[in-house]
Amino acid sequence: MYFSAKGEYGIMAVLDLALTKGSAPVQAKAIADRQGFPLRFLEHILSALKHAGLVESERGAHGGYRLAKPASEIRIGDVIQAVDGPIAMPARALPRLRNGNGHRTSHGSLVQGVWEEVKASVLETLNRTTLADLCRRARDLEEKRVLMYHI
Amino acid sequence: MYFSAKGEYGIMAVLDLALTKGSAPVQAKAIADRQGFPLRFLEHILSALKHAGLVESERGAHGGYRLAKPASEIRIGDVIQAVDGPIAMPARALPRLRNGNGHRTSHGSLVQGVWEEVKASVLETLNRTTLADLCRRARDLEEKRVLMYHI
DNA sequence: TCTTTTCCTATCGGAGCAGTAGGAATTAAC
DNA sequence: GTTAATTCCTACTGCTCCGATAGGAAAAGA
Repeated sequence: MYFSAKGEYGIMAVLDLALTKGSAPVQAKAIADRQGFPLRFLEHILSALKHAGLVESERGAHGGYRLAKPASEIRIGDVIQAVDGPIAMPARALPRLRNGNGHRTSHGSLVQGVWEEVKASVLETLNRTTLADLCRRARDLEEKRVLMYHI
Repeated sequence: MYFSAKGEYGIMAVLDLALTKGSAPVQAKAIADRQGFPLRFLEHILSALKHAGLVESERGAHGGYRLAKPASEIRIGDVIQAVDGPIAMPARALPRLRNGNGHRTSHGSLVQGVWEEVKASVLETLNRTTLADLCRRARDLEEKRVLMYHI
């Protein structure tokens, strides 16, 4: 099973956007620096997030990105699908596993059924967590960190 | 997200073993012909299944493969993990996402948490279906097919 | 006009996967 | 004991996809 790194970058990027307070848009450069991944690559991911309607952007000097909706309305599954495309199983097309009509063999369709179940459960898992949930967890983590420091 | 074709081949192979009645071992060639995939490749998959203790083999003329346990004790998740290795998310290691100590950044660990949840739900889904379940579904399907034919 | 930033398109290098190949080891049949 | 059938081991190949890079156009503020 495979989730791409893009998905990981994507989640961290929107999380960064959500946690960066202030009304000014956040520049890609700032995110790249904070999270430590390559600017040019992050641009692609932000572009995908924008086309999916999850973030919006302002061009030009002092431009940047901001969330297009409240964090509570952005589900992690949305982020993943925005950057990775629809989740497919198996990812690589296997023409060999289909007969002439493009249909599956009888055993093949049973396997297909299993894939459907897995896909559904993954989506359910990803969609029950929103960006707001992650923000909450991030704040809890930070709080704990500060507490530890003061002992 | 990604599942390899090997997993698909693997499931179909053990399903073939389970549905082929008779006490004689089933030859790889026979499975390859029935399911329509390449013999040499199937050999690799059967080898992995054997090393995982899911099938056993007899060498030499009239040799072949058989299930090592009753179908009701073989979970689909076992098959997948046998041929694909442990499911990892994301699959490709991204050193960039770890800091000097090999640890994740704070945001990174939150994402890690999400991956853990997904992984758990996938395993749960894969493991609640056994090979015996698939056999049952296969028979139901066949029954329906025959019924349709007689109308 | 100059700088900063997003945005679009194209390309590259490496990794991993589906599939192939050769041949050794083992067993049955004759 | 020779031959045929079959599993088994190791290595290789070709291709696709992904992470990452690059160049430069478009937009907006100074």
